[in-house]
Amino acid sequence: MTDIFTFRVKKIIGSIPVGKVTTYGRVACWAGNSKGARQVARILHSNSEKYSLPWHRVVNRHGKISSRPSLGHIFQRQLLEEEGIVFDDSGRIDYSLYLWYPEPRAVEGE
DNA sequence: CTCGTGACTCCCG
DNA sequence: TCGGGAGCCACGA
Repeated sequence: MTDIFTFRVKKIIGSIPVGKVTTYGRVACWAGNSKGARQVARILHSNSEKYSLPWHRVVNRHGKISSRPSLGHIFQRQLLEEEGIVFDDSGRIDYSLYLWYPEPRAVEGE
């Protein structure tokens, strides 16, 4: 199919284990489009509510929450802390501890 | 079909 | 460390 990108994004996000996080750019790359970071964010936003995807486990490349400075922003951080993820004083996540890499199988999985 | 938008990232400075 | 500018692409209207 042509929209495998969208499909993979949902597949990958849904594969993120509890207590782990990843970045939009990485997901985009694994999904087949290294430049589709924004689309990942958009797709995720569009689908998270309909498919219950763990969008909160996806942050930007700095390890910070990118959502607009609103309630969602706080909500996301709260969810992550609930899963054991710790933020430093700058509000960032320690990638050396929480960064997650998907399994090729999960990406190809169809 | 076209157009506008955006939960990103890279590249300077 | 932080901010502005440009690029990229999917999706809804």
